Amino acid sequence: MAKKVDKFESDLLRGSLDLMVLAVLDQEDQYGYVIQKKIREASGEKVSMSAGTMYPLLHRLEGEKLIRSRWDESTGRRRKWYSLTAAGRKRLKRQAIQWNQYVECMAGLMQGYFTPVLKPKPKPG
Amino acid sequence: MAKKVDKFESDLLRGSLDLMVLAVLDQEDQYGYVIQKKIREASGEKVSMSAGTMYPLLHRLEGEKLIRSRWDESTGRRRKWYSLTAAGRKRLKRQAIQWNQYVECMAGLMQGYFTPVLKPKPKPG
DNA sequence: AGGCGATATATCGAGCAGCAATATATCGGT
DNA sequence: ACCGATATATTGCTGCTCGATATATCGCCT
Repeated sequence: MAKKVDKFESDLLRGSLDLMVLAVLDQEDQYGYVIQKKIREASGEKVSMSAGTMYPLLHRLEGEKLIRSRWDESTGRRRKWYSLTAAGRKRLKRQAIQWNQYVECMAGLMQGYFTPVLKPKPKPG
Repeated sequence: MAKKVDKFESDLLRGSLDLMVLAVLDQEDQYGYVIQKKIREASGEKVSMSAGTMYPLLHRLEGEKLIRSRWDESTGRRRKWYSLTAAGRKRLKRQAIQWNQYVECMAGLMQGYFTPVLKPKPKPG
């Protein structure tokens, strides 16, 4: 039988899906199906958002003017290509920084309460 | 005016609040109000869950038999003390590992798409 | 030709967790 | 007496993720 890789729980994704999508689009313009696939594959199948998550997410980001879309009907396949706006790039940067801060914060909390994880913290002050 | 520290967004917390609470209780038995306070203070005010989050969360964890409670009415203050169960300790461990894996996974995704962050990855293969 | 799985987008309802607000009650300081 | 901190609980709201469903095209296999 195939090796079962368990996905990360949806609650873990809540804070970071936007970030991933913006990051993919920072690399190059893409359309939804590929964005979803890229994230899934690059994560070793462990981050897989459903279509019912992906498309509303893209609509939301577009509503926030963080991304911009245009249809490509030149082939048989209807594809909606997305690209980052200036605001989107800015948000990506902000969000990435915030993510790193959160990870650091968690590491601090967890090291105090649970395990000596990751980096041994340099003495503050 | 006081220095404004912006809190992390609720969506970031979704995947990790359980973990924090379990970690606090792994250190020592505590009651809700203090758990909340400890997390808030240890994070430099950046992780602050509302009471409307904290108490239902504790009820949920208790429902899952991950923690156990007993009332202390010996003082004027009604306090509900919580302690980790064996299942809770096990869950804490599993959850902490999963969190670390998720962080690593995100680092991998973000480094490919956005920024050379954290550790320079050794060549795969 | 027909069927099927992958590609491609969209929407709906369900479920659930975090939030602010509200309620209740005790305690200590002014 | 009042007020802010301590202490727990519940309620209604919001918003995100999910699975299911719908639609349509394409390439491959039979």
